[in-house]
Amino acid sequence: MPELPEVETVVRDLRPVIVGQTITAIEHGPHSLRRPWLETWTPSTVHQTITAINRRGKWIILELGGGSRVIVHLGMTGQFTAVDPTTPRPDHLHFNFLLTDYELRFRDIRRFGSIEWFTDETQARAMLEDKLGPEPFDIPALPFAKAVQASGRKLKAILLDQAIIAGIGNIYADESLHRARLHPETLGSALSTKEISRLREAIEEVMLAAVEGRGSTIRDYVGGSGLRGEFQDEFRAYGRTGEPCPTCTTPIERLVVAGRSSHFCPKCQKR
DNA sequence: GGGCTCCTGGAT
DNA sequence: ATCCAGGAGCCC
Repeated sequence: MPELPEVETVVRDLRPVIVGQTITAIEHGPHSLRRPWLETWTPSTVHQTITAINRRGKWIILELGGGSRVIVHLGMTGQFTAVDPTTPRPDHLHFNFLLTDYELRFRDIRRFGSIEWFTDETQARAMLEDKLGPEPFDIPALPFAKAVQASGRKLKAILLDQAIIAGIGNIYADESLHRARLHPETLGSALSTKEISRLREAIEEVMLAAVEGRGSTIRDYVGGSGLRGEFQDEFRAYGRTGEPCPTCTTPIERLVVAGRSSHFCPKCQKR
């Protein structure tokens, strides 16, 4: 579900509410997420104060007093919200951080999300930096061009690879390719320098606009305060199969590329 | 590299 | 009943 713009919105919503709050207790349900919560983590995190909340790619990083970190991934259907403690507990609630004045709840229908605890900053940072490339707002032009040109993979697969650029998912891959007028099946190695620049700029543009729009809600996504996103109204390709391309009115087509549903304009986005 | 898997629920 | 869904890790 959530890609970088959605995760950024969650973080921005939660920050003013939960920073400075102390964890008074932790509750969790019977189901494990992608990784199980180890019981030994509970005593280490209770009574700690949340000193910061940040994001790297699609990962949320809670900084606790004392230097430890809780790292959260929303998977496909994760919701991470701060609510008044009297709010009824919803179904599929897997985790609940009881804070001084709020409850910080992790709800996830499909349980593809994860919550992990790291004893120190270095350990947490290493886990993320090992697998993540640069953020999409200021992509280093040369390394990006080299990575794309050296790749025999299809553009769709390249954009979904978190090690190339962190934070792009299925929606924003399709939206970036549409804006760059590039076909999702084109091989990275087939692109000219000019086309790679176009792609890089399209990614930056789409991600900025999507953050501005508080992300996209298709079904499950909500921000940290429970609000839906608005960027779904700006889609030019994603989920618009059969609808007219906003540029040329040709019907948008759908194709499975890199195992993911891909939407594109067959006229604007030639192979 | 690409394919399969984890899981639940909504649409057809 | 079958297909599909904002993700990513593990397996050749």
